[in-house]
Amino acid sequence: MATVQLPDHDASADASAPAFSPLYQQIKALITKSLQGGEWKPGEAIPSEMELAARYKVSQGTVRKAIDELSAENLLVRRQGKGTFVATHAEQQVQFRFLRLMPDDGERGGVERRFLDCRRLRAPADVARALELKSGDTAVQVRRLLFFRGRPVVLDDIWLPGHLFKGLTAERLSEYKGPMYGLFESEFGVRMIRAEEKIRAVAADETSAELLALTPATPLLSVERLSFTYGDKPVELRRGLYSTASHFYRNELS
Amino acid sequence: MATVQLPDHDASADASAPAFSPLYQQIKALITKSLQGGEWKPGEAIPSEMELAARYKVSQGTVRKAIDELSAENLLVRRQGKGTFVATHAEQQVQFRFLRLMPDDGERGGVERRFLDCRRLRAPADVARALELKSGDTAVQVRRLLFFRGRPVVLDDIWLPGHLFKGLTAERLSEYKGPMYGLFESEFGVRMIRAEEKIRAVAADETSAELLALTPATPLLSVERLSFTYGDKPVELRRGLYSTASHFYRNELS
DNA sequence: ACGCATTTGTTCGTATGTATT
DNA sequence: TAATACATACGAACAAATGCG
Repeated sequence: MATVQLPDHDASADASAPAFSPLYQQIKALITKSLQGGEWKPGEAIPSEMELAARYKVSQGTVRKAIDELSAENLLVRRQGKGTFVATHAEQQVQFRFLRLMPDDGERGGVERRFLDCRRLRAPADVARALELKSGDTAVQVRRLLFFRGRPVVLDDIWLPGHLFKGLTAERLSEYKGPMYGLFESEFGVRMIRAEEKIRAVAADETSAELLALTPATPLLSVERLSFTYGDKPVELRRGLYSTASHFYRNELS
Repeated sequence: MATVQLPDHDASADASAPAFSPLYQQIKALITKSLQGGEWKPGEAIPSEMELAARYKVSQGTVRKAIDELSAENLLVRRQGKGTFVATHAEQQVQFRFLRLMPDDGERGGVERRFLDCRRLRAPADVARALELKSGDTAVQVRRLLFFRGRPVVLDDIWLPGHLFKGLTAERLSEYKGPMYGLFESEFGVRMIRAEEKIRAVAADETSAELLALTPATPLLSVERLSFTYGDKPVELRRGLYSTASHFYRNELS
């Protein structure tokens, strides 16, 4: 049963405090908690609406509204006739869900990766701040290249909290087929559900120019991504350099 | 009443044809048509859910679901206790709804504009293609600068279909207080509801460098925006150059 | 090939709560 | 306080998609 099920009114209610939340929001929170706790794993089906309604002692429509919102937030995926499933990064359909770079001509074909580096070290101050680590905490740094049609296009510098990614090595990264966030999900139980990006234009330095096979000072997109898991906890800082000679960053406004 | 209300099945139904749509989708289409036709103007309230239910001879819940989607798409705005309103660009709250550039420190303060140019001419081939104009059709070209805290940060080159914007002049642009899309709405009846952006990194040329008060070859964000009105009709092509020395393009992924 | 059970999707109706005027 | 409008919640019925026997 939902915890504080609408106790008529609260006579001591004061202004500007939420103090109450609709039933379906409470159900939504309970479902989110189960997701966070790993009761249902990515790719799996959650119980049917009827079962959840019975479990929480609410109507099916209330469960439905909770799931509607979770599915709008891409935490769940509904499939008519089959059930409702926990969203996953390890699926063909939505592969590279977070990668917005597109080739000038047509669709994005196969993407190859090359991992340059993967090591554990004390998090630099700015990384520690972004990931909400204590100074001195260890972080994992991964550097990699992405190739579109054989050409290097993206150079990523990725920072992860060390305590969440024990045992992450370049080998495991290389072996794993599919998106990196799929590996994080299945091997480390860390699920990226949202991210914020800050995009700038910068000039390529010597190193990145060589890796991306272009001349120094070429303008590049600098994409700094902060990724969050449940509860808006930051769990990845990713600094990418994108070559936009024959690709562009695609965005939808509405 | 909605037109083709679920004619059981179509015996001749073939694969991959829609051939049917839920009632609430039909209602949504009817409401969209009224919006497009100008029956309710930006900022105005549309009829209440009950009234619409009566008009279309469906239940309130069905109208509600249609409005839910339209409001999720930012075509309508619901306000509890007051009604449902047609979204507008001419409001303080959502001003610069489409501008994603943010200063490195804190919030975006007041933005000043300076219009450099506004003229009518035959649309260049690439512009005509993007705006779906016939070759030879006239277009309006607007060039302007945006200033953040007194400093020039954005240089926009804007192209509009000539036949929709008769009488648009630099004076009218300058006189109008508020976002340009607000002017388009109220003076020309053209409502931007969606846009696609292609973002690249480029080097500043002589002209843009001077206008943005920086040195040539400085990396800049190139933001090409194609804006759409109802029915996914393109009605604006905007090419922006953003200085990202102390600002960044902010994006949310989910 | 057919039917059946399961699950989500759609639609209706009704009642009550909350916000605004 | 009352009227109005959107928001929440319940219940019920049927449709459509899927998978199994």
